[in-house]
Order: sequence, then C-alpha cells, then structure tokens
Amino acid sequence: MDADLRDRWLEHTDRRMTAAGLRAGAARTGVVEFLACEGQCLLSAQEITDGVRAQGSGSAASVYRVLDELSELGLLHRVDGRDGVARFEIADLEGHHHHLVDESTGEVRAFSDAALEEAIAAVGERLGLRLTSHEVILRGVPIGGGPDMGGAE
Amino acid sequence: MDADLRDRWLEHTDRRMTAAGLRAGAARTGVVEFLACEGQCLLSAQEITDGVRAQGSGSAASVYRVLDELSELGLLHRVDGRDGVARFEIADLEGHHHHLVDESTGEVRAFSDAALEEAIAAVGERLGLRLTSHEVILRGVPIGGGPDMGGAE
DNA sequence: GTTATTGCAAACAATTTGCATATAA
DNA sequence: TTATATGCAAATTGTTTGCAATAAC
Repeated sequence: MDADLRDRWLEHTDRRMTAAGLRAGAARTGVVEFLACEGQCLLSAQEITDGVRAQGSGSAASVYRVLDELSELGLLHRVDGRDGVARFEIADLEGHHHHLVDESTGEVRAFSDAALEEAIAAVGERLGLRLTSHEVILRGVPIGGGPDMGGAE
Repeated sequence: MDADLRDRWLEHTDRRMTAAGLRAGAARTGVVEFLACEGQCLLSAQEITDGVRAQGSGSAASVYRVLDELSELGLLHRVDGRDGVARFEIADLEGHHHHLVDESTGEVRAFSDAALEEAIAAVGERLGLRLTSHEVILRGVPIGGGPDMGGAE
C-alpha cells in the first residue's frame, strides 16, 4: 500500500467533502478510510462493504450511497466489469493508470503509459471535447513463456 | 446503415457459427439478422429483444444466450455501461472504433483514431501481451459553443 | 434544533437457469 | 432420430429506495 497516496487522497477527500457540505457520518468515514488503504486497486461494493463492516459500522445501502457521492465528486474511479459488478478505486492525479485483464487467469493488473495518455488527449482535442474522464481496458494473454511469467507477486 | 459491413459480418458470422457446429434456430437467426442491420452501434439486450420480437420470434432468454455465444466467438463487442446495462455491437476488423460519452447529454458517439490504436498496440508489446481485445471510453463535454454543437443529427 | 446520514427491509431490474417442448441436422 | 435451440417462468444477484431512528453541525 502506498502511504503517500493514501494520505494525499485522504486529505484531498476530506477537503472536498467538507467543501461540499457533507457531514462525516460513521459509514462515510468508514468507507473513505477503508478505500484510502485498500482501494488503490479495483474493489467491488461487496468487498468494500465487507471491509468496512470488519472495521465497525457500514451497511450495503450506505456503502452504495457513499460510493456514488465519491464518484460524483471525482474522488473515485468506477469501472463496470463483465460480471455485472461495478468496481471502484481511488482517483489520484499522480497515480493515474488503466487496467489490463489477463484472459488466461482473469487477473487484473494496472499499468500506465504516457504515450497512451497523449494519444487520448489528442483525440479529445481533435473531437473538440474537454475530457472529464477516460478509461482503457486491455484484454490479452501473456506472450508464450515471456519474461513476465513466473507468478512473482 | 452500412450495407457492406452488414453483409461482410453476416457472412463471417454464418461461417463461424457453422464451423462451431451451431444450429440456425429461429431466435439465433433473428438476433444475427437484426444485429447485422441495426447493431452497428451499441444496443442493449432489451433493445435487441424488442427488435427481434418485432421481426417475429425471440425471447429474452434466447437473446441473452445468443449474445453470449456471439461474444464468445468474437463476433460482438460488449460494453458494460454505468447504468448496469450491457450493450453490444457487431465486431468488424475494418470498422473498429471506440466510444465517447457526451456528459452533458448522455449521448454516445463512436470515433476511431489511428494514433490511439498504435499507442495501444505499443502498450501490449511493452507489457509482453498478445492483446485479444481492448476498449476505450472517453467522457467529456463539447468545448464551449464549438463547431460540433447545434444539435444536427 | 435542524438537517443530513444511517441501516433495515422491501422494491427493482438485468441477467441466468431449469425444464419441457419444438426443431435443425 | 438425436442432439441442440427455444421459451416460459422462476430464481439470482447487484443495486436502489422508503422510512424511521440517529447523529453531525
């Protein structure tokens, strides 16, 4: 877990929520704190609910509500998976990345690529848009016995 | 509707389905023919069901089953929307494109961009992957009073 | 004290599944 | 004939909503 990112996001989120006139209830606080620590990669509402429940209070309904608010404020990225489950992760300018699904295992990995970002920015410009968000999902299989295999985590 | 694309896809799909040992039942035929004509842009299972119902037979269950098979065979692209609804469109090598959501209207537009495709291919290579599919979703708003506004459909 | 937040349970909606029937090969 | 495709209805499952109780400011 990246503690820098965690703190930066926590602080930013706190500020934004206060500014938006939101109150710090138990459920919301629980979700925010849980995500700051564990939400640096995609997590489902279910997993988040389990997580906050383990830490104390939090119901499914509240979790969904908080997730919605945070997404609305641009503090969370939301990715809708093929399994009909929405997943979330904290949004951070410096930690911007996309996702890659290994189709042989179903595993999801994060990656970032400057050239890709540039290409996306260029498309936005070409189409006359101010981009508010974008997402890229790559699906593929490791190239035969390549250097990345071996299961090292 | 692009008739060339329609015919190319129909033929390709027919071949692939036959090769896979699938039979041409009423529901499947209905879905395939409907998609060939109307499925060049994203359509929900609901819309597809309505469409095939209007043309004759087809139940929701069958439509979902067919949609699954076609996706599995790589004949359809599937995009999972924020509204919890999966949408499909025919997959065609020459018609490859991505999607752009106008956040001020919710409208979805298609676009394609060679540089973006190159950047994606490069990422795949860099990460040691054979990419089987990829999707890009851009969200944004038209830049103030730009040339694209005006509601022309 | 006023207003927003919480949690429960009920409501919803998209998708999946069981199974008997119909049908393509 | 024989396995597959279909359709209905019931079951699942992720997510949303109504509402009374609670807690933040």
